[in-house]
Amino acid sequence: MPAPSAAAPPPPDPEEAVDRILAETLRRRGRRLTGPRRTVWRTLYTADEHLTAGQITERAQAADPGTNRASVYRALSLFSELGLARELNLGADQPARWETAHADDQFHIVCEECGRVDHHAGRLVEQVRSHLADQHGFTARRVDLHVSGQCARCPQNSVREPAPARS
Amino acid sequence: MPAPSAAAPPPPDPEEAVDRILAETLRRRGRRLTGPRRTVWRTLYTADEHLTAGQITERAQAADPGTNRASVYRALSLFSELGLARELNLGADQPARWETAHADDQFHIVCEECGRVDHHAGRLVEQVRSHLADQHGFTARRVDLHVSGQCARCPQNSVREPAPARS
DNA sequence: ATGTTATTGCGAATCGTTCGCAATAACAAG
DNA sequence: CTTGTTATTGCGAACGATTCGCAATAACAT
Repeated sequence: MPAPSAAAPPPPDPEEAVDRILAETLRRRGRRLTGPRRTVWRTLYTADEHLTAGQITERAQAADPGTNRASVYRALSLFSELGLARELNLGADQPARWETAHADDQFHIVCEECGRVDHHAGRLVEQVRSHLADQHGFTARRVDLHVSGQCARCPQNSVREPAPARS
Repeated sequence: MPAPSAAAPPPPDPEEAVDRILAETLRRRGRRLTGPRRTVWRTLYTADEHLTAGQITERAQAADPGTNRASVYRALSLFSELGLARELNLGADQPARWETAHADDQFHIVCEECGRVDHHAGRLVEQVRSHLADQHGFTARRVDLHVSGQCARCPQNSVREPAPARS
């Protein structure tokens, strides 16, 4: 008996919860909930890391063949507009990356060795905001703090090599 | 008598000083000092703001017609490699911008109204560095702090508009 | 069930940036 | 100051990410 037909409260299906966020936000703003949007949203939401638009397209197509590149881009920029997602620029050479929205008092740390990208919370961003507001009358809308270097678990194989043994 | 032929100490020509930085750095690294490189360097050095590669190309061509786009790009990335210049990413939509190198304990503030880009010095970047080093064993090589919002001199014409007069 | 119109899918277009390669010119050495 | 070596240029074509135009489709209100 998989599902009693009586008055059983709907089980809190996590997958549905994800969809609901999207559905409600779209509805509220008078936009339509479509297949591609749902697919892209799920991809983004369940991603283990920050994905590029290209990667999102691949995964979306794996989940739902026929998902179109242009639609992915359109969905992403819509999500950004709706505050559901955020675009990241982690380096001039690489394409933009995407993540689901979160409070922006977090910053990104990229290890140049292993490529790992971590979030990092802190009061720093808040400090920046209030400093700029109080001292300079600048209203910070978005604060992006991006640090690149070497993480703890990566051996220092490119920095501070031992002095060559002199004869 | 514009220049006495005797033992006159060379006047500290500021323009020459700019060139010297470039010439010496190149020499030291075994690279050649060429026309395009000098032109791009002067353009970058005398720029009043952060320029895109395209703008640099324009100005370089104004100063020295025939300066090639590709050479500008090559010069810029060489300068970056030599630590003479720095590439900035101030937004996903816009192309990269360039500035002469400086200590990176400065950050960039972009006004979304007037487009103005300001530098801002502070101990914040140093704080980030030491926090990450001490608490997380992360060696920060480069710290990019980028804030966008509204500067003091720009009227708030898009935020917090007064409530419409109700009848 | 139906109309309205937002959204899609497709390919072509755009933009910034890079590449391949023959011609040129910097610098070191004689 | 000539010469050789080879880094660098200039050119146009190639590239990758992103966007566009537009007819066909499908969401949602009715």
